[in-house]
Parts: sequence; C-alpha cells; structure tokens
Amino acid sequence: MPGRNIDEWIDRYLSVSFLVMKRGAALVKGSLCEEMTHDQYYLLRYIRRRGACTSTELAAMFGVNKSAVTAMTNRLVDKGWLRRDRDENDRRVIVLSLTEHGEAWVKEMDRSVYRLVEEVIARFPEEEIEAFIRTYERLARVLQEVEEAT
Amino acid sequence: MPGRNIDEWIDRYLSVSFLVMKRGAALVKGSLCEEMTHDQYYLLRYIRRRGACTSTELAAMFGVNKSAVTAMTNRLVDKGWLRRDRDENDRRVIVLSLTEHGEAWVKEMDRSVYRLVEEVIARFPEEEIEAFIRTYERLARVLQEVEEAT
DNA sequence: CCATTTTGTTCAACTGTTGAACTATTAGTA
DNA sequence: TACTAATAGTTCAACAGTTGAACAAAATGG
Repeated sequence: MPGRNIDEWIDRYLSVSFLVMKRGAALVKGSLCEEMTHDQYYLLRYIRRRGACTSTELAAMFGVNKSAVTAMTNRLVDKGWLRRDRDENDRRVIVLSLTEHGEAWVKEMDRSVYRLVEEVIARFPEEEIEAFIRTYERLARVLQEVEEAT
Repeated sequence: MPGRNIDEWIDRYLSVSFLVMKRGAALVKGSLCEEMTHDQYYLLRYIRRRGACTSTELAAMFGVNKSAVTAMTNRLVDKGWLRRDRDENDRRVIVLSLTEHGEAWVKEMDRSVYRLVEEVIARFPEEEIEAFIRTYERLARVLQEVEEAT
C-alpha cells in the first residue's frame, strides 16, 4: 500500500525538519557573536553571494513580506553592515549591498560557523553528504515551484 | 584537496538550509488556519506524539530557554489546545498534554499540511526520499550529540 | 495625460526568544 | 533532622522577526 508509505514519510519529514531547524539554529547562534542574530547572518551571506539585491528579491526568495525585509535591513544598516543605494536607472529601486565592515563581520562569523558545521559534517560518509545536499537543493527548487504555482 | 570539498559542502548546506527553512515555513503557514502559527503546529504535533511532556523536555529538545516554552504554552493553553497538570509525585513538575480540542485542531491542520507535503514529496523518486529522510534523522541525532558535547 | 503598477516605507500588533530574578519543591549531606 | 543544593517552572523587560494595511514616490502603458 503506497499511501501508507507516503504518510509515514510526511510524518517523519515534518518531525525531523522542525527538530533540525530548531537545534541547528541554536547551535549556529552559539557560534555567532552577540551582535549578530541567526537570521541576520544568513541574510548577509545571501546578499554577499548575490553581490547586491533588492527588498523585493529578498522578500520573494525567503517567502516573507516586504515590510519584514525593511525592518531587518534597517537593523543591518544601523549596525553599519549593509548599505542602501538608490538605483539611478529606476529611482523606485533601492540596491542593498554589504559594506566593507559587513563583509569583514560575515567573514569573521563564517570562521566559527564553518568550524561548527564541519564538525557535524565530518560524521557522515562523503557519498551521503553529497547525496543529501543534492536532494536538499532540489527540494529548495521544488518549494519555489510549488509556491509559484499557488 | 579534501578541505576544498568540505568548505563547498558547508557553504551549500548553509545556503540551502536557510532557504528551505524560510520557504517551507511560508508554505506550511499558508496551509494552516489563521489561529495557529507554524511553531505552534509543530509543538502540538511533538506533544501529541509524546503523549505528554514537560517544559524542561521541550526546552532541551528544541534548544530554547524554558521561559520561551512557558510563553508558547501559555498561548496554547489560552486557546484551549493544551492542558497543564501538576505531577502529584513531584509537585515541581507540570505535565503538558493536548486537550481533546487540541487533538481535533491538529488533526484538522494535518490534513492540509499533509496534502501540501505530499505534493512536494511526489516529485522525488522513492529511493531519494527514503535516503534523504534517513540522513536528515541522522543529522538530528548528530546535532543533539554535538550540542551535548558543548 | 492619467490611471495603474511597482518599489519600498511606516505603523500597530503580534509571536518567539533571551536572561535575570523569582517561587516552590525536592534531593543531598553533615 | 536541618540546612544547603539543585531542579522545575514562572515572570518580566527587552529585543528580533513577522503580518497587513495604509501610504509615498516613481515608472509604465494606454
């Protein structure tokens, strides 16, 4: 009976994803400095990787309201980690990018977070890591598709 | 050079885990009713599965402060979904369990959340699902070990 | 030219979280 | 036994993150 199997997977997935989310967040937070929160670290990492981006992009990417992005970026600008620049081609748009200060802080935080994640990852065989991350990335794409279809 | 590989995995894992966390939460929230938040749904699910548990257990399990659990359970008790009972063998302890009302609501929410997750899961081959969830569960155990070792 | 759309902000209200101070109860020990 | 430790949970102020509605400014497209 295939339905049985699927319900079991769903149940296991829901349980474990919440657990890993909470425990993972707690561990990462323990590796960060007092000044930087978990969400701020990830958001800065995302903007760094993208080079620059807009509020609209961030809101769509992370599935939150634009006003949530404004609130978060306000705090990051206040701390001097993030810069807001008006786009001269389209003056409605505000381009977000890391300041040098922000780059340095994220790089610093990367050091301790990477050490932590490495400690975790080292306990898995290489093939398992590769397969897991690949499925995880595929899941991220599927979630975006499902969200767009709604 | 193996260090190169590990750093790439760490980077990919950090990026994708945040993305899936945010997008997944947004999707699940869309499947829930207005009255129940994402975190409340998962917490009620956990307590239901355990039958009954304490604040201390929840705090340890999810890596949060006990006062955070008090605040969350307060809201759930106010909504009539959760019950607090004093343990007569150890009167410091308060046992948390779902009310009938709570059971019914979680079961109701399960229906729409399961439908959503099924839609996502259906896009993956069975072996991939099974392997992914197994590694995920192993990750949850490793995170607990790492946290305990700290 | 003017209505519509897009981009981002402001605000009030809420959930989730921390950390310190607190109460009540139990356990350990001298 | 009596007193100190530890444990379980709550309270409180302060903060981060979130929503949703109302808003301003700028671009788009008839």
